[in-house]
Amino acid sequence: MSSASELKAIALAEFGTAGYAATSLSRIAELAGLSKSSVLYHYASKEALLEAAIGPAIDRMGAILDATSAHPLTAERRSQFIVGFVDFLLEHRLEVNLFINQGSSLIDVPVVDRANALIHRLADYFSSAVSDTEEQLRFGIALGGAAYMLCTMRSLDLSAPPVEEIRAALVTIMTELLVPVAPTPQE
Amino acid sequence: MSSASELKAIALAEFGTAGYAATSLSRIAELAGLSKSSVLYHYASKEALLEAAIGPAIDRMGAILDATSAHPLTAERRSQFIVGFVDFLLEHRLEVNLFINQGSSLIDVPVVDRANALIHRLADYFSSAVSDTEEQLRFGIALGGAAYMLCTMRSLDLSAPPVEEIRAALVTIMTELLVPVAPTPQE
DNA sequence: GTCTATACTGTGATAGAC
DNA sequence: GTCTATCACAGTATAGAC
Repeated sequence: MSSASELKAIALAEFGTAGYAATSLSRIAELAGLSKSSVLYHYASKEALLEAAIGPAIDRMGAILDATSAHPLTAERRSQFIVGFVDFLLEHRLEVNLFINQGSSLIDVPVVDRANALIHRLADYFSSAVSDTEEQLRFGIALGGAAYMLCTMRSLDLSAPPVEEIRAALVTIMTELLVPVAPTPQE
Repeated sequence: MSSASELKAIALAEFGTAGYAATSLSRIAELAGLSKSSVLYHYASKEALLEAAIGPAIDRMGAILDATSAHPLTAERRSQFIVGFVDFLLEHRLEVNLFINQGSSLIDVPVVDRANALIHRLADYFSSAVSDTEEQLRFGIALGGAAYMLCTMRSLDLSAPPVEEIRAALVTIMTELLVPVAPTPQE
């Protein structure tokens, strides 16, 4: 069982950086110090390995969204969601990285479809309140930008800052984006 | 020469959506109504096709950055850059989409390395002014988020709004993110 | 400029020995 | 649980006819 979780971790990292299609089972086996066949002993297929790698994170995100969308959207609930979302990003950096980089390439892969369905639910829930183009973009940039930036930070050289600092900054910026300037009555 | 540019366009779209590694020359040939060999007649290799597809856009972005970074960063120059960047995004949606989705998977591909080098230059130029973590994230979320959101908009169902509206909204949001609240003296 | 045929490599996956 | 051997197939790329 220890090989299995090690393989899962290796796959998660490789799929995210090199890409799913570009990462062969041989490569994963090599990194794990095993043979291709041994990899396929633990996971019946390449896709099963992908599923194991990102499935749990997707479930977790689904739970967060469930908890939020069960009730109507209030300012307070939105703030809670932002914190939960940022925590999720920080806790599942690799899974998010994999999804960000490979998600669009992997349509028709069930586990990725689940993730995409989540994004749609997310967009629907938040944009039901706002039909305005700018608000929609604001939402997308906040969530997508935060996720994208966090993933891309490692590849840039500005990786150093402590997690707590990143967390606080992300919450600040996302709040700024999602809770617009003031409760402008009508303008 | 008409086949060549058609192939380039097909490759650009397919590489961006299905992924570079996941898109075979047969697939491109099929979409173009040609044989694999005919594709390889116009472009000596798959990589050459990728180069032709995104190279020009990368050059264009390089020129924009050259024009900006030739002078020290002022508030006005930053505003100019934002407008230029948004125009670039809108004009080269597909290339940006390809880079966003596949960029990290394609290290060691020369044309993509050029693009990554650009991003580094961009980050250096803008973050030389700010060493603060929040400011760095602000920068990343603004640029990365805008690019990511624009690419992902099609795959969500909220694709409709007219380009001019998107353009204006992006400029507004990015300005908001990059030119922080007020010229706060010291707080 | 386009095709068919072919070479060669690497892939995901299976069978079966240990 | 790990391995070697093997499979069938898809991949990029080349050679050469038309």
